Amino acid sequence: MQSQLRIQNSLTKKKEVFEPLNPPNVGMYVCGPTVYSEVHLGNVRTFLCFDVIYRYLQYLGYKVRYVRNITDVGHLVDDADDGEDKIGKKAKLENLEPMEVVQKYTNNFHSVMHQFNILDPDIEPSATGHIVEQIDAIKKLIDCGMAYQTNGSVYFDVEKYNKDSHYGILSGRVLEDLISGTRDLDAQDDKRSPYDFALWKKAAGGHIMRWNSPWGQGFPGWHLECSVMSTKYLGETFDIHGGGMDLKFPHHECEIAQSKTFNGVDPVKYWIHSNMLTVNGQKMSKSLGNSFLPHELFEGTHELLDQAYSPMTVRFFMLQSHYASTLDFSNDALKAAAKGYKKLMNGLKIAKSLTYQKEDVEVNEKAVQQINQIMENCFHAMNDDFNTALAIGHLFNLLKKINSISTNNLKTAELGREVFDKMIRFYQEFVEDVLGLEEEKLNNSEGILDILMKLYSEAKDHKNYEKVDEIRASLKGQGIVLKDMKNKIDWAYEE
RNA sequence: GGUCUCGUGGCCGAGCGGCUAGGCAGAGGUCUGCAAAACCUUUUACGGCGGUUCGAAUCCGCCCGAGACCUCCA
Repeated sequence: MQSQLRIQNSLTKKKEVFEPLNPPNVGMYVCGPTVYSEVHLGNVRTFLCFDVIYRYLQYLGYKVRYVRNITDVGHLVDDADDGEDKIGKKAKLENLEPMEVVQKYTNNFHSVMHQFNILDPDIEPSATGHIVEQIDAIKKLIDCGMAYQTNGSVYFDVEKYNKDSHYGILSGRVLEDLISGTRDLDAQDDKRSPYDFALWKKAAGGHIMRWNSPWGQGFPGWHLECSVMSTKYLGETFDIHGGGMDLKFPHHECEIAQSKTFNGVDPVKYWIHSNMLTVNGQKMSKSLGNSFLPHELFEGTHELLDQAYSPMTVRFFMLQSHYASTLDFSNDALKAAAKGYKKLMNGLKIAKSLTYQKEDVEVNEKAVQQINQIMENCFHAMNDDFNTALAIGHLFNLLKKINSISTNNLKTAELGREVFDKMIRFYQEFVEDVLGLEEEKLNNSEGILDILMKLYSEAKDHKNYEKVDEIRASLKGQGIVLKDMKNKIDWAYEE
């Protein structure tokens, strides 16, 4: 009846029918944030993409175990041998304990995710919580000869790995080409090859993040945590691995190399990469200085913004493009999205309020056929590599039918109870559960109260006590009491 | 330099061999005390030049333009 879900697999570069390894279970791992600063909007886009994927898989009935990690150690500022850890650097800068930095920005991350109505993962493991597992993994890699120790650090031997496997399989690279294209080969003395990557880094004198290991005090390399934690919670091979495009190389490439070496199997069946958010055609990134923080957006305080935009407006805006396309951020586009979002929400309000009216009218076959077709189209769009943009397009067509009912241009009885119920349920579930769009309660209740108090005061002036009592009673029903004071009228929450 | 994307109407953004995407904006109409909302109708397209095909925005080639990755990045 329904079309099959198909996913564009970054590994095979093909759109493939989704067949979980152990249906109805699905294991999904997404690379989470490095918690050394506030998440910006570009980061949000990635987590939003996978939120919708998570939601849709569940909607289809899969039992998903969604793992999204927190990187709280090992992510270096650059690739030099004396490279500083991002968390460590920030801790020094802000004069905090590293774990205070981690906590602060993890909290920030969570609150931003919640503002955008992004669901929590089922497991959110952190790198520092898995030092033991990482050390074990390194031992294995050394034992099988794929890693070597130099000066208290351990590196993965990429050239050796490349002899039997293809390092670059995901990003379409060839190691020889990479190496010949590398400029300064001398800066990294400890490594045998510039493309070897750290599994364990020796903690230099001033380094404030350090753990004991068989190789002395140090800390784990960035790529290792994902291999270790995905294996631990999802198994040696799991269904979906996601992340931003920019993690494809080298991060995910390294993950594959590590996991494949110590598990002996390909770790992931479907790789999914979301594309970048751009500003004036350029990737949004901290280093370019063109990134927006979520709160700057909600408050409209960023210099590139000419007004504030709500979280749901932004969510809707992002869902109007496909996750694999770049999306350019602009005021005009956001304004259009704000209106579109409200239109969809007004529809939701109407859908929830409509009830079936039994009437003696003939079934409108054409309308019934159209409605069934539209719902099928929505599934079809989502099944085609989670095409939310197309699905939303179809949803607006369904909305026209709902609005027609509300303006009495179409009678519920013309659809029959079954189709009517199905349509209403479908619209609600698709908007709220799949797309994760929710109503944003107006925050201008005080403004409305002012208007009511003015009417109240006018009614009193005209001695229209019937109206006065009515206003007072209806506000009381909302938990608000009006207070007649000597010189003014005020309100308070009912105690 | 290497690898790879993308260029769609006023704006955003799907589509990827034939069939109206959709949203915003514009025009006309219905409804309305006036408006708003809603509904109906509607104007603007596929970077350029060739090629394949009965037929191309969609496939191929070249050119122009923009961007990403190759160093940290969602």
